[in-house]
Formats: sequence, C-alpha cells, structure tokens
Amino acid sequence: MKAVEKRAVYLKVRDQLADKIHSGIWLANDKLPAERQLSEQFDITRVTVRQALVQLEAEGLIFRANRRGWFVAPKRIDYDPSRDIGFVRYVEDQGFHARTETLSKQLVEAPQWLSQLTGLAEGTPVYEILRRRYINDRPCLVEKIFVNPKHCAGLLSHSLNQSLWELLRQHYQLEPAERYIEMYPQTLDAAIAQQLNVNTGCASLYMRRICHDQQGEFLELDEEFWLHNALKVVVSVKPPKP
Amino acid sequence: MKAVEKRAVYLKVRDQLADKIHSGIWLANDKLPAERQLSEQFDITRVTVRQALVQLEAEGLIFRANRRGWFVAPKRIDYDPSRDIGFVRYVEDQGFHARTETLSKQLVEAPQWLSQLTGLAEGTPVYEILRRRYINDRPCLVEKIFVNPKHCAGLLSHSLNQSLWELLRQHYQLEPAERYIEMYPQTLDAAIAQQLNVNTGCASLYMRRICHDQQGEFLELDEEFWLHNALKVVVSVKPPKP
DNA sequence: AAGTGGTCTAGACCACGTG
DNA sequence: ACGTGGTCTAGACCACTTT
Repeated sequence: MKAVEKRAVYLKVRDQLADKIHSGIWLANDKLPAERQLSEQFDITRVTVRQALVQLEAEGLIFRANRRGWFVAPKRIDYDPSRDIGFVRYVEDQGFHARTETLSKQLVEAPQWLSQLTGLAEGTPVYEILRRRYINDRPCLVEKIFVNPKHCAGLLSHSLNQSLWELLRQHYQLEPAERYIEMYPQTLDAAIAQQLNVNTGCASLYMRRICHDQQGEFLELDEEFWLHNALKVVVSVKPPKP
Repeated sequence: MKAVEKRAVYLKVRDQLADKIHSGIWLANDKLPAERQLSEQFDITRVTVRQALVQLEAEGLIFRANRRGWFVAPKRIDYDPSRDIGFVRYVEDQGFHARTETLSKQLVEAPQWLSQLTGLAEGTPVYEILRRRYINDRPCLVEKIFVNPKHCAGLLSHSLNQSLWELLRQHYQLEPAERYIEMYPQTLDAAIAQQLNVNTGCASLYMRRICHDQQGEFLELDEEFWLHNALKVVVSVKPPKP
C-alpha cells in the first residue's frame, strides 16, 4: 500500500475546479473561465486543462455548449420512464422550468426494425414525431416517437408540444398497459448532437420504450437521446408474482 | 445546408476502426494494434489516435485494460435490475461466462446516508458485502451490498460467491416485495477503478437498488458500479393502477 | 529490458458564436 | 473582429505490464 497516492496534474486541477462547484463559489449554469485563462492560472497546457474539463464533464459536474464555453451543470432531474404524467409537469414539480418543441411530425411507413420489434406489418403507416425538450432553457434530449395510428386518427393535427400521453388518454381513451424499457450509455451521432447544440460523440443516455395496450396491441415506441448528465433514472418495480 | 460534411481526422480514423469491428475483421476481445503503430499507419499523432480510441470507448465499441492495451468490446449483456434470478445464471443464459468474487464481508454500523434512505436507526448493525463480478473473465462491476441482518442472522457464514437472493430465499424465506431503483451515468473513483483494472475517471453506470419486504421493512440496499459499456438495462413495468 | 498506455509540453490553425 | 472551443502536430518522460 502506498502512503501517498500520486495524482495526475489534470486530476488535481479537476479537484480544485470541483471544489469551486461544490463549495458554491460557482453556481449552476455559471460559465467557467476560458480554457486559455485556466491554463495560465494553473500554469499548465491547454491540453491538460481540457483533460480536467472533460473529466468533470464525464462526471456530470459541468457541461459545454458547442464553442460557447463550459458551464456548471445543474442538478440532474429525476426521471421515471415508467410514468406518463407529462414531462413538463414532472420536471416542474422538481422546481425546474421545462419546455417541449416539436421538430417534425409526419406519417411514414414503419421501418423494418420497428416492425420486428412491435409485430407491425412492414410498411404499415405510423406517425413519426420528433421532439426536443428543454430543462431551464437547455436542450437536454431529443426524442423520436412512433405511434400506431390505428386508434388515434388525426393525432398530428393536435399540438404535440404537450404531453403525448395526456393527449392519447383524453382524446382517444388510450391507456398504456405494459412498458418494455431499454437503456444504456451511448454517444450522440452528428445529427442529434447538432440538435442539442453539443459536440458529435458527446456522451448520452439512450432510452427506448415500447408500449402496448391492454389487448397487447402496439401503441407507441419512443426513443430518447439524453445528455448523459441531465438525468437520474428512478423507477419503482414490483416483481411479477410467479 | 452543406453538401459535404466535414469530418475531423479523428472521426475518420474512428470510422475506419469501427468498420474493422463491424465487419468482423476484429472480433470481441481482440487486441487492437498499439497506439504508436496506429499513428504510423494513419500518419497522425498519437494524440489524435487516442482521440479516436477514446471516442470508440465512449460508444462502447472498445475498452481498455490499464496499460495493457485496447480491446474490442464484447456485446453488452442485457441486465434487468428488477429480477433476482441470480447474476451468473442470468448472464450464462445469454451465452456468456460469469463469475462472482467476494472482496470483503463484515458487520458494520449503518452509515448515516443509509439510515436516511432506509429508515434504519443510525448505528444499527448491518452486513456489508463487497463483490466483484466478471463476464468472460473481464471484471465488469463492483457491488456494495448492505443487508438488514434482522431476518438473516449468520448470513456472512455462507459463501457469497453465489446468488444472494437465492440464499436469502432458501435459507431465510425472505422475499423481496418492492424495489426502488436509481441509476445514472457516472465515473469511477480511484478505488473502484483499480478493482476493475481500469483508469480513474472511467465512464460507468451507477445503479442503486433498495429493497423492502412485504411488510415494508428494509431488506437490502445494493450499489453497483458497472463499466458503462458492459450492459444494456432492460426492464418491464406495468403502471400502478390508479 | 522492451513495450504499452498515461501524462504533459508548447506551440499552431480552424470554425463557429457573440458582440 | 474577436474570443471561444475544436482539432492537430511533434515531440517528451513516466509508470506499469509483459517477456
């Protein structure tokens, strides 16, 4: 066992910056000093500064907005993918401001992978909705939704900047039964990264939700691409009775 | 709109390496060429090579073993945190080899944060178990478990290299009722990184599970530190009847 | 001892965002 | 126009693992 742990320069810098955040000297959404400024301050190269910053980013303590700078990350929001009370309300219950923006909506033919997952016949028309969601005016996720139009004709004529499930419930009396959820850490491809105003290859949490109704018919599939440091997933489950 | 998307050198290198993996030229657990060798091959600096490698690591396509090299990552395993059929069996059902190793087990006083989460009186004795789990001989997670000894006296005298829940069920007739699960992307601290033979600050998925029995009494809390590219979380939930 | 990744220096130019 | 991060070069030394 070593008496003294050797800690790389970039980790020491990380520690000092982390301190400023934890001690409240820098608050959520504050801009950090420029990289060049930090490199002078600590008398190290910009490369090393960036190593420290990237580390803090991976931890979720800071985030960057493409070419605008580094900022102190706000607290993660709790997110329960098994609930459907509406994103905006859910987030605002936690004291944040939330907003949804519809990027596109159209009727498309179900792609092959979707058919395989849901049992829909290939080529069946489905609604495809693309939305971007903000927390405190920071774009935090993009979601792509496929809805089975069978029981909700005319869905796209409604505003989709609100809770989709509230809409499905109130206008179409649809109710989700079982949800199959999948998620794993990933990175953002160029297209989605751009929509979130971050770098290609940025760390993310990918989440997919497939939802059927009580009769076992496919209702909705939802793919969410989250900034990895924006959320904490919480879910409460009871084991199936054997 | 640009006709041609400009792609950085390191992303082009990433693409070429990713191709070798996707096309099956390199197989799971194969070692990649040394960084210096790659930098010669592509006629770029080692820095740029590393940028490509780090990118692939973030995507989960490759992993590194501290100072030993870069390797093609095997497929993620599916992991359902709501089930308790036993890690080893669960993983082997998917065609992998799994192994569990107990790093330590002891009776400790419940730390404050544990009491706050579970409602246990502070200082109550609880079993603390530290385990490391392997998939195909690659250490993939470390878990720290706290068990309420109230209904399972003598637990630590058993071998803990097996399914804990099988043990609790068979020897103590304990059955989990509701589970509260939390998870989010994080990084590994120095201690855990070392136990997984990876670098400090390595990307991970943190998962915490709190489990009570039918009477609402605290049974077990489990903290898992996963290599971020080792798993895909899958969970199936039914919404509570309102 | 040799080879590997891990860290770090001291620069440079570019692309984009903001005033 | 200027400041910012994004990318890249061409080296160097260190710490650890493997042979």
